[in-house]
Amino acid sequence: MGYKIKSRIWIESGDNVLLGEGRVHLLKAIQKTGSLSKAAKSLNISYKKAWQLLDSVNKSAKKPVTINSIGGKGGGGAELTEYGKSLIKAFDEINKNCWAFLDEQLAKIEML
Amino acid sequence: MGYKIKSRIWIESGDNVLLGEGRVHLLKAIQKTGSLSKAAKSLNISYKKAWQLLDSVNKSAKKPVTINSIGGKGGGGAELTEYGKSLIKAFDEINKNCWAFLDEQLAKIEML
DNA sequence: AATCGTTATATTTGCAAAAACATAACGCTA
DNA sequence: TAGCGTTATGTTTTTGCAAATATAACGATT
Repeated sequence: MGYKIKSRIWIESGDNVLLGEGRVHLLKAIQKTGSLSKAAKSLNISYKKAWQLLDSVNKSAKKPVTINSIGGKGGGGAELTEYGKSLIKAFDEINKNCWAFLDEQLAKIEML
Repeated sequence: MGYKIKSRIWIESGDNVLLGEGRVHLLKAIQKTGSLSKAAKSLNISYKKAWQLLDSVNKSAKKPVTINSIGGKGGGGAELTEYGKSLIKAFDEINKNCWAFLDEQLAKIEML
């Protein structure tokens, strides 16, 4: 029964968090559902929390990550920009690579 | 003004945490001071919290990480075993390597 | 102009984690 | 054997964060 190594990564801009695992989950749910409120429900978090997360993402990103609309057909909605889609893809890649890298490094501890 | 990538790593054994940044800080403080209570003071955490952290470390490690003694000259104390010293050295190395690896990976996001 | 399902935001409530406090046990020393 | 500075725990209090609740604003549709 050996050890396991775990990690959490996130990206900051200034002193705000741009992306982390939670924010990426939220963005994916928005992509699926087309709305922030539906995304929040699907993740079992409150709308308020989801809104705060999304707000901080858009405020700290260099370019818009989502386009949000209030009112109108269906009451409005939210959708990812191309930049947003690229961000979550890149984040997932980095995260996977990090896991692989760390699993390899763990040998340094197992051998002790 | 670009993005920064940050990370936190930890090592688990079963479903307990063996080592993380906080536990490593504590072990280093024990090494410096020779006692758990002095280590707790130097880190500005309560003795109880420090004790719980150290207890979980020793319970989840394959071999003892510290030797603790109660009573006797000076009231007792705690000191790192050779295994404990090796663990914190290996952890620090892995952490540094991880930072370097991630800084390199960050290019994937900066270039978007 | 009334309705609807959103986004956007303020306020209040509840709870779990942390801190604070208290106490027992231990074994040298004097 | 009394005192000291530890380790080792139990109990209570505090507090910061999450959840719940409430409400405003918006704009197409009817």
